[in-house]
Amino acid sequence: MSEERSLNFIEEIIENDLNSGKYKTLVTRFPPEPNGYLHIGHAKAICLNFGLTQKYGGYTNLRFDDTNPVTEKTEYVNSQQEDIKWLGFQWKNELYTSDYFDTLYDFAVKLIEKDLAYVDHSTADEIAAMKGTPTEPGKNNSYRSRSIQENLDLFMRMKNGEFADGVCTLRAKIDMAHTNMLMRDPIIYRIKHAHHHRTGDKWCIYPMYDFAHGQSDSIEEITHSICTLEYVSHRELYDWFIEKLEIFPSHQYEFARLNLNYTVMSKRKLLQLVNQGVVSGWDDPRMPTISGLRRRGYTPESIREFCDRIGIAKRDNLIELSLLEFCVREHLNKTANRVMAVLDPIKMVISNYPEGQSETLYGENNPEAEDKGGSREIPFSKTLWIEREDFMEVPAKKWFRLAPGAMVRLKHAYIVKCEDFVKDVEGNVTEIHCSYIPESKSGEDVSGINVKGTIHWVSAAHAKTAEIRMYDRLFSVESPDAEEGDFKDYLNPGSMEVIKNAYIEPYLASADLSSRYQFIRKGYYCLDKDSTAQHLIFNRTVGLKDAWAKGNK
RNA sequence: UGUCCGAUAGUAUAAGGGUAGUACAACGGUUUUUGGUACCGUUUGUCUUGGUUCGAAUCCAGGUCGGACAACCA
Repeated sequence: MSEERSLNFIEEIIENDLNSGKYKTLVTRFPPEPNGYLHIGHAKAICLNFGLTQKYGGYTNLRFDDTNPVTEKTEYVNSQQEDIKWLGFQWKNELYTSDYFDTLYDFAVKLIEKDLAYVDHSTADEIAAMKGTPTEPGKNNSYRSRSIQENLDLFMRMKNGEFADGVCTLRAKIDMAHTNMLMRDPIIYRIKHAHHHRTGDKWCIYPMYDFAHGQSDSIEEITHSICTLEYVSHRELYDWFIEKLEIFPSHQYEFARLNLNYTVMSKRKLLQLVNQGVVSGWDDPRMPTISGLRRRGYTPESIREFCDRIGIAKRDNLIELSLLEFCVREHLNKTANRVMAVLDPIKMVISNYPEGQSETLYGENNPEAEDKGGSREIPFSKTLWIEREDFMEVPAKKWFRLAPGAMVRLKHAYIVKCEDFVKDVEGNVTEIHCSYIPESKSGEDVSGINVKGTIHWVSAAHAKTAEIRMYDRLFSVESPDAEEGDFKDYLNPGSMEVIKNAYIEPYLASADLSSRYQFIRKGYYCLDKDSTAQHLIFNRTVGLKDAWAKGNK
């Protein structure tokens, strides 16, 4: 506990409230609407809400904000729960706003009885016309002066299904000239003869967000209701309902939502990508969804670390993707076993190694791990696959890989010297001939030779094949929604490149969906769920930093 | 044109009247059987104009810029 971390503004508020005795226990909630999959922006909110109660004690509820039956589905409820658990958090209570529909109805009646709500038979267009604009006040309509009795009767008939969708609404009676447009008699109940994923056909009227969220917070005695900046202007209404209803005073605090460059974050846009087949689904590894990141190979630890590093504040932000990548590399560097895979193969023949002979070499699995992660067997033989880019016919300056006459170390094996190479009629190099130095065997090198370069390889006779899916950012511009025209005009055409036939070392045949690997010198990879024993498929989570490639762009 | 929110290196985020710090990014170097990791170093910042004060990123006032708000969505 030696490290002093500065507090974000919400932690300061909480510490003050706890120290002053305003609250004894901290209670927060994570309130997703089950109308889509959770994304990295939600992860920020999840880490915040659950993180706060982990730090200060108390608990966090999971509450599905299911007040709009036409967009919500049980499928989403399930995926959202799975994602939160996978991120490593456990909620105290699993709750639904729909659990409170009876109470919410009573709250509405109470408002009517206080002459603070009325049934309005205006059409949607009429309501909009009377609402004014941000700079002009709205106007009262004639329904506003209906009697309490009449409103009570009408609202009951709304509930009883006597009216078709859209015929009338229940509105709070506040002030049509208020500078905050949300206070201009907001609609609090609307008629929707729709089947609800939990309450079925019990209701045909559903509360609006503003008449559900704050009250739900209050019912659960949420002490700190944390949401994003777009709800700032809702806070006035939030407080108004709590005051008029005389219920537990939850308080709302707003922070800036996460924006990530080269991605879009709105559920509406992500849904479009899914529905229009731009990606393979909500869990496409290029999606910023939790399920997409999971399939891509991101770890919960790395996402939590990311959320921790981006901080919590009130100013708009655009976080660089490179920070997310840094976080996953940092975690995987410590935990992923190293293996060898050749993605763009070229044949190497070792001229002085006996035909038909092979031997078993050993490679440590992870130089960063305490016990080096143990070791594995790696077969070696006369003919190998190496990476095409590790050979240069005419070496560049400061090149210390393979070139005519040059020597390199084969990782975990011998030092080899390039003696010759073969080209096809088109001038492509098809084969590299080397000699090896028997005394240079890894771990028992008595050759006295020092080489600058080490390359990875796979024994041709022992290699397995695999499909490799190389992912990159989904968009080619930093801020797709800020560009002219449709955001889909800015998709990165190279966001997924598939290598059909890569060679991998035999050890990888035993890979399972929970394993993450570092393909030495290439990047971090994990098995994809489409993989079968006959057809292995690996996803690239993120590449390794490459100082050589960077300097030679 | 109204109300509300915000403004610190390229990107984020600290400093709560007293040396502008940290991380990522970028750049350079050391180590290295991964051109990875680790380690060291360098560059880059308080939107503006006034005021209060011995002293202002911080407090006050005006301005500028950015964002939000006119769904029977959340």
